[in-house]
Amino acid sequence: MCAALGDGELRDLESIMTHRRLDAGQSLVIEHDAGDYAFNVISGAVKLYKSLADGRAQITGYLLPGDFLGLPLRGNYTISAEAVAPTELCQFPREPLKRVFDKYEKVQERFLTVVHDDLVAAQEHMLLLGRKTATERLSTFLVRLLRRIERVGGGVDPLYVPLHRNDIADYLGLTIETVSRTFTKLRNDEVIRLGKADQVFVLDRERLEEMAGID
Amino acid sequence: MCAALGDGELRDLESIMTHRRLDAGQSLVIEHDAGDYAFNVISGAVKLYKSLADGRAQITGYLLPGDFLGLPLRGNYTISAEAVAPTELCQFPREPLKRVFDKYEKVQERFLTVVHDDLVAAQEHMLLLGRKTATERLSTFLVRLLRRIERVGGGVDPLYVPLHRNDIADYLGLTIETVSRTFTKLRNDEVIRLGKADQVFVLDRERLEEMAGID
DNA sequence: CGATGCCTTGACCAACCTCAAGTGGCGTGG
DNA sequence: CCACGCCACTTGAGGTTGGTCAAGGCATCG
Repeated sequence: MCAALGDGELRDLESIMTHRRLDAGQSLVIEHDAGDYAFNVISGAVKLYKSLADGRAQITGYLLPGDFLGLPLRGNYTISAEAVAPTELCQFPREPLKRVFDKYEKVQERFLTVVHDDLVAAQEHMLLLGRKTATERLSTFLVRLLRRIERVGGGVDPLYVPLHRNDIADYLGLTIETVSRTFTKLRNDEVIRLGKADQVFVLDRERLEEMAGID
Repeated sequence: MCAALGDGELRDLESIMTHRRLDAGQSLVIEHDAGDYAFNVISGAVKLYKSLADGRAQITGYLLPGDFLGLPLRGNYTISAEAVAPTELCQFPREPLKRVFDKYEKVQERFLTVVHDDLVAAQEHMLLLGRKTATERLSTFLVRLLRRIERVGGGVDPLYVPLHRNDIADYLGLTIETVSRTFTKLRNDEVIRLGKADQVFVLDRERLEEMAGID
């Protein structure tokens, strides 16, 4: 987030920033609550989700270190967020952030980029949810996670999956059982090897990318 | 789009704008093409979609008069767009638009709002695609269309559905047959009445909203 | 060592998809 | 004006993917 910014901008941002720690399972923001803060993830993982009245939920995305949440723009949060692992973040109160925002055009530009990237990711995820099979969904999930980790220079052997089966299911629009069966299927096809539940070894990346049917 | 802007800004925008007309079925932009233009819809309807190699497609949204497409930011288009009815639009070449963009902070702010609204809509649509039943999907589609038309002061009796069954299917992540059957079901439940294929009379809006399971 | 939480596996089921045929409106041409 | 073909939509029968419900495995932790 802050990579593109200059010295003065960073100092202004730092002056309004506070630190926060969350345990796994702790809620960060709830849909419809007053959007008083924006956040930047330092470590850990956060899921973003929407729920129906009867408890069905859809995770629309998840945040890893470096990711941003809570556009300092208007009204209430439109989505809920909850830590899925112990998480550290920077917290920016909204009004001061807006002032920094107004002061530096660059900051605004940067935000526009962030939101636009989120929108592009959302469009791809809609294709997944609307048209892909269970195997394609899980493969896509793994491939995207791989690329995301690699982009920030992390190790991918093993690949640490930040979400539990339950959250993967809610992310991919499946049930936990189908996710589990599909992991097993990929293992039997020798495309991946399974370590502990949160570890996956990708054995045949090419085939995994094929199976993902990435457009 | 232009409502929030001042005189000078509008004049600058107009000076770079050109007009365009599309027939139903004509393509406007294709995913991965150079993003040389941005557009603002004046009349008609445009679908936005992503495709898989084998032809499966997912419509991620559709544009009605007033809507904007083609953030003047970076790189190539990330999505395809095609007119679904005769359509008029304003076309802005990218580089000049960027200059207007840089000149007026307000324009940039406005764009940020537009993109953010799109993102919020995308998150809601993901909930629909991942977790809702066919009846809930179609009801949600109709309720949202109702609200959208009402917001811009249009008539909703009959409600003109801008998409064909095929496109509704691709939008809702269903098949055309399921969409048709679900329309029939809503008719048999006396929640709607069907006129010509593109006309729907909403008979029991409250029940329709209930069936939509809008969070 | 039991309890708990998370994951896997199995048997069965249902929502939705596929494939196929039928309906109806509309424009065209005889 | 009617016959025809076309296209979009509807309807039906049967199949498949993924969901549901239930049981079992396997770590971790007190």
